[in-house]
Amino acid sequence: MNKDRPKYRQIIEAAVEVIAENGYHASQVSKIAKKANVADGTIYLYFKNKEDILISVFKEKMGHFIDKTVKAISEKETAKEKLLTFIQMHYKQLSESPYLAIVTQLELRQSKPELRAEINKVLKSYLNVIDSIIKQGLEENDIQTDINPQLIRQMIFGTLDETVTTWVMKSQRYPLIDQAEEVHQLLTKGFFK
Amino acid sequence: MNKDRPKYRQIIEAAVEVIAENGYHASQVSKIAKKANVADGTIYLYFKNKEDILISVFKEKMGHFIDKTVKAISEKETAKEKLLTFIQMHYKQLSESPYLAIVTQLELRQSKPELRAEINKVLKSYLNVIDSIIKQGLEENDIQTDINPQLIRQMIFGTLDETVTTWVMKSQRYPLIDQAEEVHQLLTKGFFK
Amino acid sequence: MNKDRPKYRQIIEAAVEVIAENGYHASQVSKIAKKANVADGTIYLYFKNKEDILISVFKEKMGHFIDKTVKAISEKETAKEKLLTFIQMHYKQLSESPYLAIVTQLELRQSKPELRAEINKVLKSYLNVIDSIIKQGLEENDIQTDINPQLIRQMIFGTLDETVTTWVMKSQRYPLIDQAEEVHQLLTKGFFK
Amino acid sequence: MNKDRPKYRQIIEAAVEVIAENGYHASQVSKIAKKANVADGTIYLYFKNKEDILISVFKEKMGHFIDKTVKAISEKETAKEKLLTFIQMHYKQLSESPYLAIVTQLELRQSKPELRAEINKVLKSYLNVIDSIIKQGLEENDIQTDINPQLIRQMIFGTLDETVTTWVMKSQRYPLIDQAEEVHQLLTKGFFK
DNA sequence: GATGAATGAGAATTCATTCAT
DNA sequence: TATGAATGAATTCTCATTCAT
Repeated sequence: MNKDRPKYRQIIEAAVEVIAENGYHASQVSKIAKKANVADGTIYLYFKNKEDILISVFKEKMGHFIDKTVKAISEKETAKEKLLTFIQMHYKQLSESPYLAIVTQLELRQSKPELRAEINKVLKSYLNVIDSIIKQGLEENDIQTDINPQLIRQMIFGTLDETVTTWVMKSQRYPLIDQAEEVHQLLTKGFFK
Repeated sequence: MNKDRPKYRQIIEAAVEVIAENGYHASQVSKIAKKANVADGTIYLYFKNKEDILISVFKEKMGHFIDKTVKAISEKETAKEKLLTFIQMHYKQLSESPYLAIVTQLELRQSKPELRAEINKVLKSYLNVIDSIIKQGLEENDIQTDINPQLIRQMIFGTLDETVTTWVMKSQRYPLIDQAEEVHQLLTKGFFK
Repeated sequence: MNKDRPKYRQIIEAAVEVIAENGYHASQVSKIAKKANVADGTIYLYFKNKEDILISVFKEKMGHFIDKTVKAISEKETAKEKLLTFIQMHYKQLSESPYLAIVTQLELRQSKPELRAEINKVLKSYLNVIDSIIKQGLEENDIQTDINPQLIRQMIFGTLDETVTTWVMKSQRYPLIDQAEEVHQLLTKGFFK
Repeated sequence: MNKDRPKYRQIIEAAVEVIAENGYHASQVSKIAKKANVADGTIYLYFKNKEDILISVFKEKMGHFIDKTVKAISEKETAKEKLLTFIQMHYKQLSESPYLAIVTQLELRQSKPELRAEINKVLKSYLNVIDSIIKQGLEENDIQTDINPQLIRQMIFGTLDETVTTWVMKSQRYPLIDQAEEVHQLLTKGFFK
């Protein structure tokens, strides 16, 4: 299962598009094969089964996603700057791949246990990035210590998630990234006077 | 049809459980019928099709959910108190019906357009409750006016959603409601010093 | 199963219409019940099952049909006149009940053996009427004796049947009865010079 | 798809038999698949749906049927001879494929509109053959000009149809073809002295 | 490796019939 | 008699997966 071979990539890219357009359950393997210009059977040389396609798509895409985010953050100094960068990268990358946004926001919310387990494994490393920023903030004495850091992370991720979902649901009609600073402000300072 | 007839309720309750256990797509109509102690065909006397079951379950349950929330909030004075009550009610009610929590957190994220449209209609009235609290806060001069109220709502809902999802994913091993005040504090004041 | 009770008639009449409109297989018992203004279950007080409705409709209607034909023929003297009357009655009666025409021409051609057996039993007495005309014609020395009388009957009935079917298929757009004399001429004299 | 592939033929032949034995409505797709020695799903690689099987069977078989008839007729000179040949071919071919006879005589009288439309399209080209014979007869001054040619055609087809139906209903106990000349005589000269 | 025809398990839905009221 | 809610057997069609070429 050499992942460098062109067919593997073709299938992954085709799968993202087909799933974004039709949803996971309405995405027949034959449809993905057609869009990828390979035979149905070929899919099974690269993926164990249909579920494996979804997981692989997510791992693959989310891997790049995280890598880029980590890299961008590493260029910033303070936790505050890093958080802003994190938010910006989140919005920027999903804006650039609306297909991916649809897949992550809607299609990955499957409750099939095995599927979720795999998805969460990948998601966890993304959440770890947030955790590390919070940790640094605590060390820098910038973040309040009387709050459960897990809750902070859940607020950050939940807010990003919801804003992206809203954006996807509204057919991506406005520039997501424009919200980054306001969201950053909102998260760090709250909305009460 | 007549929503008071016992079979209707039986089917709704059975559907919630079966969907929570298996996910919507793995929930065969025959499984729901069996759990509801009715014949397969009986389901179709009360629901147009399988999708209609999901929508009806959601409308039915979310309706009660919202009603209770609205009632609880109406007994509070200030926007701040109301928000806390909102959070508490959200956690309390989902804690009491973990099946429902699973259905709402995971199964409703379907991307099938007609399905989403119906779901969003119901969800909207829940989001309206948040909006009305924010509006009151602005009138009471308690909420900062330089922030997009929609973003505030997205942060509130996103945070609640994510904290519940985390709780569901961790098999509901801790009392959700205990987080209410801390989350309220976090949302209103942010986490930065 | 008193056939004089009003519900029996209501159901028969409703059945003729529903079957003519939808075809036998698409005619749900519940549809017939609705049109007859009775409950589904009531049907089964008067008919053994759905098939029995079809057969009863046919017997009932065809019975009248034959009675009227026999009566009309009995008023004529010669075989030749009787045949013309037969043709006229056939066309006249089916013209007056287009529903019945549709049912007899299309819906009764079911090949389900038990069904056909019953239908043929009724049809036979109609064919007997033709046979008796032919017999009289032979006795009157008006009909050629070197032809198999059965074939003659098949030609007569086949021709009537086909002309009615054509008329039904063309949505009954012309007056069927106008053809009677020409068909009579054609049958008795053939079309060759 | 490719009509030369053996499975296509297998399914067509199996369908003719199964439909002849059970009637269209009682012919489950699975029964046809079994008799054709293919999997149920394979049927759907070659046919759009169950209805498509019936139409295809008819087109396929009737196509050959008509071709042979046309060929046989073209070898005859006069309209009179051609008509005799037409009758002979009709009887001969249906005698040789009693299954087909049953299907055409009984099963194709479906009133489902889309189905009939397709069937009539094919049937029409058969009726056209009769029409062309009549036309030639008129040109040769052999057929009476004061009769509606459409009626002549209806008499010819109706008579053939009815004689075949009778033969089918009587379980094909006599040689159909023996009647050809008598029927020809009957049609052209009528039965009156 | 690549193909794509073939497979067949699986699932939603319909509707004739029953039977408690 | 009459009702109509409830039943559940029956059937079409889909689509992930296999495997001979």
